[in-house]
Amino acid sequence: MSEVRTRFAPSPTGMLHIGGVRTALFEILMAHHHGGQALLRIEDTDRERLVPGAIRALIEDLRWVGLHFDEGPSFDEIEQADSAPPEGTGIGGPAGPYVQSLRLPKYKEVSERLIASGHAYRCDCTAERLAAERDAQTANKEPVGYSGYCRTRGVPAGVPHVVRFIIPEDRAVTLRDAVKGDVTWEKVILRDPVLLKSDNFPTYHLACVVDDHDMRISHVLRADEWLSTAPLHLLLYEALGWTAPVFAHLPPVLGTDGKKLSKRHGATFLSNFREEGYLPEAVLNFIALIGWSPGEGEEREIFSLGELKQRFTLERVNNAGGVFSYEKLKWMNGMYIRALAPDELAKRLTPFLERAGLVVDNAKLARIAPHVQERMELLPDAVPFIDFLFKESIERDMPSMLKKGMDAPTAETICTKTAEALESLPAFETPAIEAAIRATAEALGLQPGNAFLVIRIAITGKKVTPPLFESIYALGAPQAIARLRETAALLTT
RNA sequence: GGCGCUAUCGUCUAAGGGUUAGGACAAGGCCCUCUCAAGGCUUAAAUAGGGGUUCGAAUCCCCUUAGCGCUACCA
Repeated sequence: MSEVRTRFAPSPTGMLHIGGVRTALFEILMAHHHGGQALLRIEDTDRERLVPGAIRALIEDLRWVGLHFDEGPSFDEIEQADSAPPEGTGIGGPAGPYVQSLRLPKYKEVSERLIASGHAYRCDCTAERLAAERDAQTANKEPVGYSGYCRTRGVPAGVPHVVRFIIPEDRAVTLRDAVKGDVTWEKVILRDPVLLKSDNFPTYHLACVVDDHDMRISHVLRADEWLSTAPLHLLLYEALGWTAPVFAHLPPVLGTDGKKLSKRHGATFLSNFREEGYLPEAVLNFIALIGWSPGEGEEREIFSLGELKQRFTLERVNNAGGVFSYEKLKWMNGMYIRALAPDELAKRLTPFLERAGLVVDNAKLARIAPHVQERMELLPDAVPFIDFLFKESIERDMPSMLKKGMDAPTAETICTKTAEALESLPAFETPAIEAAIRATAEALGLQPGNAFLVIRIAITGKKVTPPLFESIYALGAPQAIARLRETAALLTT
């Protein structure tokens, strides 16, 4: 295979969708597996739906999730194309500009060429006329589409017009798709689609063909929904005398109801996942496994980006759509959280703790991090487990403390004796704390578990916490002892 | 309606003519255990239906059914 070049070509009409993330991932996996380049190209040809700031958000999202393109819009290009100011650096590259609104002359030139060669024509039909045609066709139960009225009218360049492509009659077109196999259309039913709009911007069809050719794209990986328009693209390559790239239409990412993933299924934008405390590594790993699998008896599911690049091939891309399972993503996120070095986890936890209104003490966080690690699926899961460390005063779940045969006087004694035991500790460290507490429980003739529950609630306020002795160690002697004495006082009143 | 795509446990998927149809998530059970987890072991769970081809079909072909996509001067 000669040089492999792929492109991710989102339109800046909003936030980056999780399905888009998978396409972007596959573009990179494909290119890098073969030692080629993956480019980022902005398809901002729809002026109506353009969202200011979307290009910048897109690039930030891609960066956060760890997807880095080899070529893409430069800082200057972004500045020209997006009214919101760009931040950070652009990407750049030799095949730019990588923003379609900056490439208008190219599309114009190609459409003129197509008119000259008899493959396209100018059309000045009004929206009303087109609507009337469509209505008539629907009424007669005919397939809808432009009639070709202007094909032979010779509309001059001077009047407002669009440029339409002439779909040859009775032409069978076969696409050799890298994932779908051979797909044949006996008759292309698209009828003279618009190539160049009246505002001089190209439609997707013209722009992507021109740019993919211009940027020497070897493999076009794109969503399934483009399959129906693929014959048009093939015909365009043919009319232009260009060699078409290899096409690979990717299966859709679905919601639990089998419909395209949307807001009502849960998080869909990449930024949602970020806010909800998913790790970018986990998101990438998980989304890679929808529509692709390593196969060949491989039963691992956890792969780094590098490992994915090593293994990815188009042959292993599935053709059926896959449901996006938040449950499994959460599990995988938990796996990634557990694999984090504790100080790295502490770092990633900090913004979520602060967002919960806590003032983070880094020393305490470092001490507890290894012990919450295996109790979490999402980053914010840590908050209720460890917020007791960062609060001046805590609310205690007294009803849970005094259940199952535990009475207030006994609980009070446990708290007092434990406080005393902790006070007399020469070194306030986990093993010593454990020994002291176990000894206290034994001296009182209590089941350790029962005593632990009292102490747990006395110190953390809750019945579900990280391991008790580690929690006490993380809190520190003065606060731990104070909380025990507070609880004892509470129990005597 | 037309054109096209798709079809293995509830979900993601493996098995590219011969397997007790494998793994993972979720669910159930057991073990471990200071709570909650994590971890280990384990149970249940699938080839949409019907025809072919073949000694033999989840796998190849056809039909049916169901789902999805497209059918714009949106991408």
